[in-house]
Amino acid sequence: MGRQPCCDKLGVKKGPWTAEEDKKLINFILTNGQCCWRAVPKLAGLLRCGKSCRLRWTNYLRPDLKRGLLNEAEEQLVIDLHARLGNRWSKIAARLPGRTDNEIKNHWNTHIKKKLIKMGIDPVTHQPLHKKASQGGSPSTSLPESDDYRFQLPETDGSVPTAESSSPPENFPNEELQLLENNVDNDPLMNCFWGDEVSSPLIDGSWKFPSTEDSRIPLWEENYSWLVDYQEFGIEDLGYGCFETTMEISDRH
DNA sequence: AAGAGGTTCAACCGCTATGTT
DNA sequence: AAACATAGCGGTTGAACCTCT
Repeated sequence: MGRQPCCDKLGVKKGPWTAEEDKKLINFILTNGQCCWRAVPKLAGLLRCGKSCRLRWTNYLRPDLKRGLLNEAEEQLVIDLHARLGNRWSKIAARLPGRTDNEIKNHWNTHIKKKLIKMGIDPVTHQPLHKKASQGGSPSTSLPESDDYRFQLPETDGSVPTAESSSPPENFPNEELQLLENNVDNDPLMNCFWGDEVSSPLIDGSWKFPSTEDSRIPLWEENYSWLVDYQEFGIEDLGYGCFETTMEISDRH
C-alpha cells in the first residue's frame, strides 16, 4: 500500500504561479503563519497542492530572500561547503542567509560546475582533473596555472571526503559538524563563517565583501521592495507591520 | 529575420526523515 | 512497534530566454 498523495491530483493546478496566486499565498502566510502546508491551499483559496505552496514560499516569496546571482564570496563559500558536504544543498543554503537550496543547486549546476571544470578542478571530488585522468589514461586537462587555485581541501586526516558521495558518513550529522569544525581553523574564510554563527558577517548584514560595494548583503527590507512594488501589491496590502508578523511566525518555529 | 541549439531556473517528482497516533 | 501523515530534500524536467549562424 502506497502513501496517500500529498494532494488530490484532480483539480490541482501546476506550472508557473500567477501574481494572483502569489498574492493569495503571501496574504495567507503573513496572516496565519507557516503551518500545515497541506491545509494551506484550501484555506488560502488556491488550487495548488501544499507541497507546491511550500516550495513557492520558501524559494521565491519569503521576504528574507536575497535575489540575484551569488556574488564571489558566496560562490566561494558554496564551493568550500560543497567540498565538505557534497550535494547537501539545504545544509549549504543554511549557511548562506537569504539563499535557497534550489537557488544554490541551480547556480552550482549552471555556473560553478563549469567554472571549476574550466579551472581543471573536478566539481565532484574538488580534486585536480588531471589526477583522475592520469590514473585512467592520458591527461586531457591540466592544472590551472593561476594562483587562484584555492579549492583544494585543507588536509584533515589525509582522507578527503568526496563531495558527490551522496551517502553521508555513518554518524552524520555529528561527523558533518566535526568535518566542518576541523576545517575551520585552516581556512580564514571558513573561520570567519563558522566562528560565531550569530555574528556571522553574512548574517548581520553589516559585513561588506571586499570586491565591490554593490556586493554587500542588502538589508532584507530592501529585498522586500520588489514585493512591495509588485504590480498588485500596495504597501498597504502587505504593510511593514507584516514583516514583524513574519518574524514572529518564524520565531514560533 | 529566423530558426537551431544552448542555457537558465522555477517547478515538479519521488524518496527519505521525522513526528504523531 | 507499526502505520500513517507531513515536511523536507535532492534530482530532474521543461518552458522561456539567449546566442549563434
